[in-house]
Amino acid sequence: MTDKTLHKFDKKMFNHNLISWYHKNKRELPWRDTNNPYAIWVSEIMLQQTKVDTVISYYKKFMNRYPTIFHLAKAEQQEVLKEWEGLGYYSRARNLHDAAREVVATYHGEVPKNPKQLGTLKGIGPYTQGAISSIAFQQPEPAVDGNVMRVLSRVLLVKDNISEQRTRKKFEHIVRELICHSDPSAFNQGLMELGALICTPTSPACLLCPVQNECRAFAEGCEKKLPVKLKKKKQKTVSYLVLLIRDVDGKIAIEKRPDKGLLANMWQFPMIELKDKHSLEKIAEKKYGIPLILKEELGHVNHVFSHLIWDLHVYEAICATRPEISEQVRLSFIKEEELQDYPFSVSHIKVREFLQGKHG
DNA sequence: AATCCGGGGAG
DNA sequence: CTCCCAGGATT
Repeated sequence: MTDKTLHKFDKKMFNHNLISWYHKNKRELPWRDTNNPYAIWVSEIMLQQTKVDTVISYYKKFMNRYPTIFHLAKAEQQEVLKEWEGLGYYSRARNLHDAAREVVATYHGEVPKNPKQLGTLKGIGPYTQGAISSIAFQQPEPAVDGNVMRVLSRVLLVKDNISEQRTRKKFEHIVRELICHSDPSAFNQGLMELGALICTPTSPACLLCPVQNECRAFAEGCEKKLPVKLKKKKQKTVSYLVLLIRDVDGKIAIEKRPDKGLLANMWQFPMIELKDKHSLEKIAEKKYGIPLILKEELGHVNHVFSHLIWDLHVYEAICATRPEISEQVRLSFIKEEELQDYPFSVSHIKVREFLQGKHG
């Protein structure tokens, strides 16, 4: 089927204005002074669902720790998760780590240049495949992310719902026809940089836009109505009671989460869903084998911790008689200084900081 | 096709 | 406080 979106569109002028604007106005970022495919790869994974400003420090630290794919492949997963601590979407770290090992094992450590091979690696989907192909290897592949869809939906007045998969495919088709073959990297990065700096979601700076003249939405004054996005999902928050459990010699209890689902393989302080307040003690006893005496402030939700002292030897004795408290869900008692060696999510980092602030 | 993954920032 | 953001994997 033929698409009419690019009919009568001045591709040459658009590309020229976009790319010269990009070269003049691009931000200097630590992953922009290299064509090392591994470095580009790491940056693109970190940039998924994450703002540039947040990524910069993580990227520097990560590349310092794992300068090559071989360093990353050799690392333990816990160590990689620790580097990712606080960045969120931790499956990205696990997948990147797995994929690095696969590249070392299968391609002698050379990131595959073939887009199809790239796409088979864990954590590399259509967008990242195109981003690495174009930025690291200068191949004219589309790298359609949310920025690109926003920019192009405005410039080309595309009113399709960008929440649907076929809309992303439509934009990939459009980019294949539009992309600058002499500099695919600058073209793709230019579109994304324009989306980040000028063609922003709620208040685009059209008066500063290098492709204002080529923009159909601006001509019609409807840029703020685009892109069309119909999906809406409400996420519900769940409150937990966090338990600060100490051994008699001061060690603190933490546990490792399961290897699937939310925050997989991350560590946390033991906790109980704050749902049925009357049976919390019962649930705590069942889950951890530890008698819990709750305090008054429980009603106030947010940062309510329950402190208790418990003897590790007694705990171990109880666990020995309770087969349902298996090795996997067993609490680990560690010295407080060692908390910094384990990967925690942001909410548990806050608990850790609360703990360390008490005698810092 | 719909839902699950986290965290940060805007309003 | 609520809403918004958005690639990839999973179901």
